[in-house]
Amino acid sequence: MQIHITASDGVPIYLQVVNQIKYLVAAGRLKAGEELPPIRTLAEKLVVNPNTIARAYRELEVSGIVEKRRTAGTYVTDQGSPLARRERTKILSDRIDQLLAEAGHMDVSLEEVIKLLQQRFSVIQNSRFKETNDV
Amino acid sequence: MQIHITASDGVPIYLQVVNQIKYLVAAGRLKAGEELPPIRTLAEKLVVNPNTIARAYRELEVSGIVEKRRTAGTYVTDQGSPLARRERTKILSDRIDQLLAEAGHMDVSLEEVIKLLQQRFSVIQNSRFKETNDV
DNA sequence: ACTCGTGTATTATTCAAGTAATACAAAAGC
DNA sequence: GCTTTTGTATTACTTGAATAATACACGAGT
Repeated sequence: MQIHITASDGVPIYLQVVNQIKYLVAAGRLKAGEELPPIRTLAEKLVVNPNTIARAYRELEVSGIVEKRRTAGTYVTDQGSPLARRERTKILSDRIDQLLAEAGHMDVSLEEVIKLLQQRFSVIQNSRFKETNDV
Repeated sequence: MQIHITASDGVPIYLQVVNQIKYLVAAGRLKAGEELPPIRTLAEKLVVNPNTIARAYRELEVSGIVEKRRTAGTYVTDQGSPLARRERTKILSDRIDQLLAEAGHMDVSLEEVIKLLQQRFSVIQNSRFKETNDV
């Protein structure tokens, strides 16, 4: 499993790990039942404290992405499950609520927000070559 | 102008001030050309350090909501102006970019994001009674 | 020209988040 | 049953954000 961290792009290490694993799972590169590398192993590979990885795994567990078997390792849970799907949309809903709150404060309508969203989507699509984010 | 802060609901004081003033302007309760209370005055009223209010006013200035006249006070700018409008969409674009990044990581399509957005919008509209946000 | 009221700048303090060092606990698997 | 391998817990360090104390700069209005 290739995970790599960017030393201080501002995003905390544990979050980088969380996001990349989430991505791997969403993209099907990590399948249900597969075992994640042990905390210590990944910690060594990333030259990082085990606690930092432990925190990442804990978050993933809370989000329902993985499941820990006390002394036997950490495993990907069944992502097709309604629970996992619900977890994902919950995270997005939080961000969306923030966005709508801000838009409301600025007196920007839903339609305008959607238009902006589509614009930004195009812009981002067209600048994919810049994104390393190589996982 | 009634502004009040909640001591540590987690939201920083300066942000509470920013948000409430944004709201007052969006709601039309503060109109273009109107003068905000001087930094010291508001600071005393809220029993808070002047620097904290200064920071709030600075953010509002950067956002194009208000304009400072060096030694003469702080005034609400014309919200219809292209500059203010551009500033607003810039802030929203930042949030939108975050949202799209997250959605991408989770393998959620643009269409799904838009659908979620509309859902959340309805939900929020229908729970307006819960929002005190009493300014 | 003076002075008062305005925003500004500098520095210090407090607190929470992120990370690390290190030691602990317990089940797997021989 | 022993040892290894796994996750866990405790404590401490570092850094940045938020706020405060205090002194500065400068134009408006007399």
